[in-house]
Amino acid sequence: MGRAMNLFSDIRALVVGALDAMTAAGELPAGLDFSAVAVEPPRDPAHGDMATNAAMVLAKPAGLSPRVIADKLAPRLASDPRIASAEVAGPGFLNLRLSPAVWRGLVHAVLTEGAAYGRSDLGQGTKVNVEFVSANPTGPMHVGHVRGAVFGDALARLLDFAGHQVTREYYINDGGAQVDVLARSAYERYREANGLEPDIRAGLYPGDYLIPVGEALKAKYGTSLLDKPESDWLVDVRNFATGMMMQVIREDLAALGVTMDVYSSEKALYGTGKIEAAIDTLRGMGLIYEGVLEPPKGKTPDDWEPREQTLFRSTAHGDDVDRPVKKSDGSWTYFAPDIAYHYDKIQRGFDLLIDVLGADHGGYVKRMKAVVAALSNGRVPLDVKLIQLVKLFKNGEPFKMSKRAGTFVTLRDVVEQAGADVTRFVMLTRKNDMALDFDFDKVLEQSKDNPVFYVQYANARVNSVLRKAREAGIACDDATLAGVDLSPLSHTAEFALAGKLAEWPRLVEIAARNNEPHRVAFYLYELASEFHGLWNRGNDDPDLRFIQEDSAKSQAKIGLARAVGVVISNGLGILGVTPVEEMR
RNA sequence: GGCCCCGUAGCUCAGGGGAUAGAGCGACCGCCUCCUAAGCGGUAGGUCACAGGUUCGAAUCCUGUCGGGGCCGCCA
Repeated sequence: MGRAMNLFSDIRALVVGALDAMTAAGELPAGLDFSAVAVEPPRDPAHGDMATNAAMVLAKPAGLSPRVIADKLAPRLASDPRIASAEVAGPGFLNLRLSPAVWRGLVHAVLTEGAAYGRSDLGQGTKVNVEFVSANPTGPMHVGHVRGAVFGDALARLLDFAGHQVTREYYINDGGAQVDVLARSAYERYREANGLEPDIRAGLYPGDYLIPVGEALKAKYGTSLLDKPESDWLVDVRNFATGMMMQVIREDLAALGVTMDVYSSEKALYGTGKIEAAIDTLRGMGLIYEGVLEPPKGKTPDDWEPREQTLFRSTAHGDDVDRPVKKSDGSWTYFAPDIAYHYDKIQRGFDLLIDVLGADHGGYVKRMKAVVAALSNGRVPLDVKLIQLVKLFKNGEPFKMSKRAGTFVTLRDVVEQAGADVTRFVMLTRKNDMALDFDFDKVLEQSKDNPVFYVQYANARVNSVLRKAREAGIACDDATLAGVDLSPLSHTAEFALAGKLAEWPRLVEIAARNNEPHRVAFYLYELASEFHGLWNRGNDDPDLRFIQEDSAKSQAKIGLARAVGVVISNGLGILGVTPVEEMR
């Protein structure tokens, strides 16, 4: 098997080859940089199948007018059998029309490559760490975590598809004060399990989900922890409770179809010298010092008083102010273990770090980038993806949850009501940094308003065609279709659909380069729309129906339909959504 | 006060150096003896917040202004 089909890079290679030939022929000066030469789908289909900006981007460095370059480039391209026509247009675009054989070859490639179609070697096997969710282990996951979980997982799948070696990682915040609160809360439930009145005082976690933790503590410890001072039981209860909470969180993630490769513990960084080592490394770079921060301008906290702290000189790497790594009492701030944690990720040899954080952590980005830049000597980029809020709706009305009453919407609630597939798709129908509306009714609606349904429906129609064809005795398994003569595909509408399929590998690379899985969801919507359009044209033009009288003709057209199904499946695979075979 | 994100059709949003700026909803007009009409086609609708700048070319990049949201030492 040859290398993977990517029609846009093939045609770009053709263009660059023609430019090389022009250079050799003295039509272009030697030594030009062709890296800005692009081959793209034109915005207006009337402009052809593909367009290149080569003449425009080379005009200035070549000292020639775009027109002169384009006029010489066009016939060179047109002499290739893949190019039906090459026309100069607009300010110097070269619009290309591809020959029917190219489109048939594209469909053939999709059918042959199957689940691999669109895979890319863009990533070159580089190691990427995607850290996401990282919810505090103090309770079940709630709706606020869902979007980050889906985004991180889809991003990981996307990067894997684009040729990276991906690690999905969860950082357990089990080292701070909030897990002590968890322990105290669980202890009260333990007392309750032993028939005592629990004291769920203000500041403790009131949720019912801790009742089983209390019972489990009773099963393990009996009555032995009762009437003991906190110092006797805090560590044990804390470990026990965080362990159980992490189990709950793993199950919550599994319900969403998310599996982590690595769970890293904040607590494990303490007492191992790792924090000290990371800080010492920074100190060796002259980036740690004792100093006093200025109060924030404009809105000084009432209780502000200047205190000397140990500070990280993050301003040396683009931050606005230096950041404390030690509190005034000498203990570490939350920032210190995060430094050690990112140092650890760098030392594990990742070439790229990605942190998926809630948008409320935006103020945290610069200092983390400063840390990673310093500790990796600028070798490892850190990309922080901020996830905006999800606003819940029910039937168009805002769905308010009250934290006071403890009635917060959990991840489980969302998955149980909407299903994991629908939840995942909808969460990816917005760019990560845009707020997203999630309406429990609308996401389940079966209409074109609902992109999940619309894409799934297209796939169901493909399967419907295959089913009907089989009933009619037409062989249409993948192996047969991959070997079928596609020459009956001849209509421009069919080639247009093939053109959409041709965009898939390119889309994957663009999405992966930008760490933007939502582009996959939008692409699938466009592909589905193109397919539904062709489907309906079969109403007017019987020649455009997939199932024909002639079985060889049927197989070619079914091959196109199946190719659409392949790409939808591959795309949904990146989103982590299961394609449906049939609508019900 | 500072920093980050956002501002595109009546509404919800794509596009993030290229041509006459797109989609869905809503409005209006059409399409089922035919593989699923749960769909499709068409019409109407825009100063891409505003003002400068860079560029052969800006919704896109830079600066500033206005508007919305988020964050800003001893919580994570």
